[in-house]
Amino acid sequence: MYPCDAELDRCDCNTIHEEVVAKVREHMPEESILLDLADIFKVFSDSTRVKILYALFRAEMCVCDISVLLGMTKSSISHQLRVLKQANLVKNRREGKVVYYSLADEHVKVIFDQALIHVCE
Amino acid sequence: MYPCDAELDRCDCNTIHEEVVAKVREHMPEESILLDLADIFKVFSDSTRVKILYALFRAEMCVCDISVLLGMTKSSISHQLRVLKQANLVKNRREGKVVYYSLADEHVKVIFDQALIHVCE
DNA sequence: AATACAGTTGAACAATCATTCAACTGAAGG
DNA sequence: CCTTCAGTTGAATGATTGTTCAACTGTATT
Repeated sequence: MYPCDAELDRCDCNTIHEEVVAKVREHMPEESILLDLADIFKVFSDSTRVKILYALFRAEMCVCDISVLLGMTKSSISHQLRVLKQANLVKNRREGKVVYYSLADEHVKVIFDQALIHVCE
Repeated sequence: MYPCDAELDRCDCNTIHEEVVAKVREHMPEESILLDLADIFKVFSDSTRVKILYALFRAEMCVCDISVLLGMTKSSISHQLRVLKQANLVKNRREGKVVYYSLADEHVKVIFDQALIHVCE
C-alpha cells in the first residue's frame, strides 16, 4: 500500500514485513521514556563515574577521599559528582570545609548487579 | 603518614579519612570489571540502540523493518546493529537477501526494567 | 548478463564529552 | 586580616561517537 510513510522521510527502503512493524510499533514505549533510559545509561557509561558509585556503595566519602582512592584530581571528581547529582544518583552534605557525598538511589546496585551478570559470562 | 601515594601522581590533595579510603579500596572490584561495566552501559547510552533493543524484545526483525519503524536510514541502523552485535546483545541470520536480527541476551530486559524504575519516579 | 534490492562498509562531518588548567568561593585557624 | 585548604566552576583541548554519503557486496529475478 504505502512504500514509505510521509513522516518517516529519512527511511530509504520499503517495509518488508508490515505486520511485524505494526505489532512492534504498537508496543513501543513512549519516545520520552526511551530518551530518559538512554540518558541514565549515559551517566553509567563512564568508568570514573562507575568507580565513584561503587565507592559510595561502601561508604559516604568526601571529594578528597574519592580523589585519593581513584588517583585523580579533585576537579575531575567534582565535575563527575555534579553529573551524578544532576541525575539524582548521589546527594551531599557540608560539614565545615568538607563536602560529603553519599548514594541517593538504592536500586543503582541492582542495575549494576544485573549488568555484571551480562559482563561475566 | 603518607600525604599522597607515589602511584597516585595525579591526586592533588591529602587523604582526609585514610581508614575510609582503605576500607573502600579493599572492596573495590577489579579495574577490568569496572571498565567492562562502563562499556556495556555505553552501548545502552544511545537512544537509537535502546529503541532497536526494545523492538527486538517483541519480534525478530530485518534491517528494513527497523529502519521503517524508527524512520532512519538502513545505513545508520546497520552501523548500530554492528555495535550491538559486537557487544553480544543481538544475533542475526540470513535468508536470501534479508538479514534478520534478534535478541541474543535475555537479561537485557531485566536491566532495562530496573533502569525504568529509576527513571519513573 | 543485467537489473533490483537488502544490507554493509569506510571516510567525513558535526556534536558530545572527560580531563586539565586557572581562577574562584567559602569555611576554619592563627 | 591573612593564609590555608576543600571544593567548585568555566573555558579550552583532545578524544570519542552518531549520522550521512557514496560506493560496495551478495542474492534473487528477469
